[in-house]
Amino acid sequence: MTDIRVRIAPSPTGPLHLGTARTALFNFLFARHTGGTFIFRLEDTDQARSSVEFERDILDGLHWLGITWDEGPAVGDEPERGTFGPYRQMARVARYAEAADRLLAEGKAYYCYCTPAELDAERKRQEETHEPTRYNGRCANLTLAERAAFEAEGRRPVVRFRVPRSRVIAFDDMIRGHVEIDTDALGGDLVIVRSDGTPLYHFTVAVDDAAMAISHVIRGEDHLSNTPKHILLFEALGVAVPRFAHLPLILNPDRTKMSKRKSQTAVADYRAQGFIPEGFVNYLALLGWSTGTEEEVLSSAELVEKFDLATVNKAGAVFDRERLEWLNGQWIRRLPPDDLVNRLRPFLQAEADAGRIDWLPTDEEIRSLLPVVQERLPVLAKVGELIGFLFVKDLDPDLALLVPKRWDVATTSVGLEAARRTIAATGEVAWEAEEIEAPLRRLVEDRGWKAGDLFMAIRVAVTGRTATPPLFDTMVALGYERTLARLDRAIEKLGAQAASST
RNA sequence: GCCCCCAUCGUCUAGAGGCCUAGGACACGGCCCUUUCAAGGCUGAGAUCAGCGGUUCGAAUCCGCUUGGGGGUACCA
Repeated sequence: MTDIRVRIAPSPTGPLHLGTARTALFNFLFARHTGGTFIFRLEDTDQARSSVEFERDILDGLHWLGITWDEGPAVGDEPERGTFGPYRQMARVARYAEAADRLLAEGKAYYCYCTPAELDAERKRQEETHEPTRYNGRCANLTLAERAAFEAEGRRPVVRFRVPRSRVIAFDDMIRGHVEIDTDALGGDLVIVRSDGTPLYHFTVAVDDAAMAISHVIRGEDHLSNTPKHILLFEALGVAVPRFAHLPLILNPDRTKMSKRKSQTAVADYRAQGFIPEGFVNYLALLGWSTGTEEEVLSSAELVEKFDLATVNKAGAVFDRERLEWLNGQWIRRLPPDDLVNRLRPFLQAEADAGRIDWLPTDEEIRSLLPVVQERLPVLAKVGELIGFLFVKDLDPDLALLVPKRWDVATTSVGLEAARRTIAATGEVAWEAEEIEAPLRRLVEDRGWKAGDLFMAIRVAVTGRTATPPLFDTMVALGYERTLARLDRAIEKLGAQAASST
């Protein structure tokens, strides 16, 4: 039993973001490494932008990554687990109201009747006179009569939390060390409840972290400047202040905070492109952290074992897709065959759905292709490009590709015809890679050709591509009859070309 | 504007005062392997450790300043 409790608190206002996934992962690694408890809480108080679809996407995405939590929604087959719930903020509104009332009663907060338009005007004025933009405290000490007058005007108040003047808030960030921020830089008294009665982020996060006994707040650096607000709120609420750890941001190539506009940020998109959880998690963990050794291909279990917040970097990290693909390929190569077959199936199904292949191979067929496929896949979605030609009825090879660089149409024609005869002579019973290769090499030698030229012509005739898995294995997979048929088709096409050019 | 954070190859990073003529990985070039593409092996190029001042016998590592970058500054989260 340990009292370490950490949480991920995503807002369902968009699909699962890479940055959220990374923050979740670091919380998860910290919790598992220390034997602490990991909590999932949904911050859905922005009702205008929240949706259940996004909620689903976030839950699915984290599950896919193998990031599991001990308390929160969707744990195992339970809709919700944990004794600190509910874990969805809209189901906790009564608690925020109660907390707000308490702050109000204690004079730590007050009703503010300023309208957004008035606030905007004030902010604009401050900007023009180069004053720091902050709430001017106009409603900080309203009399009952003044309040009544505003109410009579039909104004609905917000609740503002009193931020003390000129006090230095200091905390020891587990990643950044000692940080001090003056409360004068906080923008004045802070709105904690909207005029429609719904609570705001800074308030809910403090109320919930307190209620859920969160011991360590591990989140993105974008929250660093807001931390004093939370500390003030924890103090006002009369609860212990948790420890903080602010993770470096994930960056666009131009080193700005990673955004949808400039980068691919949705985890679901990476999943659809054939990244696998092992590779993705490995990559994310190494964005801003390293073991301090030269090991880089690390399983989730190894990450848990080695993870340490103290060695997390301070500087932001540019997201590098090439490195992600390399790491993903490393993990694909390590997958057991049956496992890989299962993971490939949906991608082949997608090829079929898109009409790029005419039928779906069986598991046995996929499995037999693994030796030539596994090391050629940086991402699973590349499988169609790699072996799709095996599952199409008709192939129409491009003439320009069919004729090898050093050959002309006539030579290619002669070459393929000779190859066709040689291959046909191999026969269906001896249809194995070595059996096909040996006579073709003899043919090449007899005619004084270069093996590469003939093989390239055959490759294009049989696959339609210049880059394929090993040719003879490919032909075996294609089958005797279909190989000959494709060679015939290519020969025919070359013949037509020869005729038309004379 | 104000506040906060950050700063080692293009990118991710190792580096916690001498082990650094700065190591690894991705990407890039070459070679090997080879029927193409990969994978793998070897190898090369790539960083005046942002700059300037200190501290020290000694600094990428400690301190200060400057510069640059980023983040925050909502009735978003």
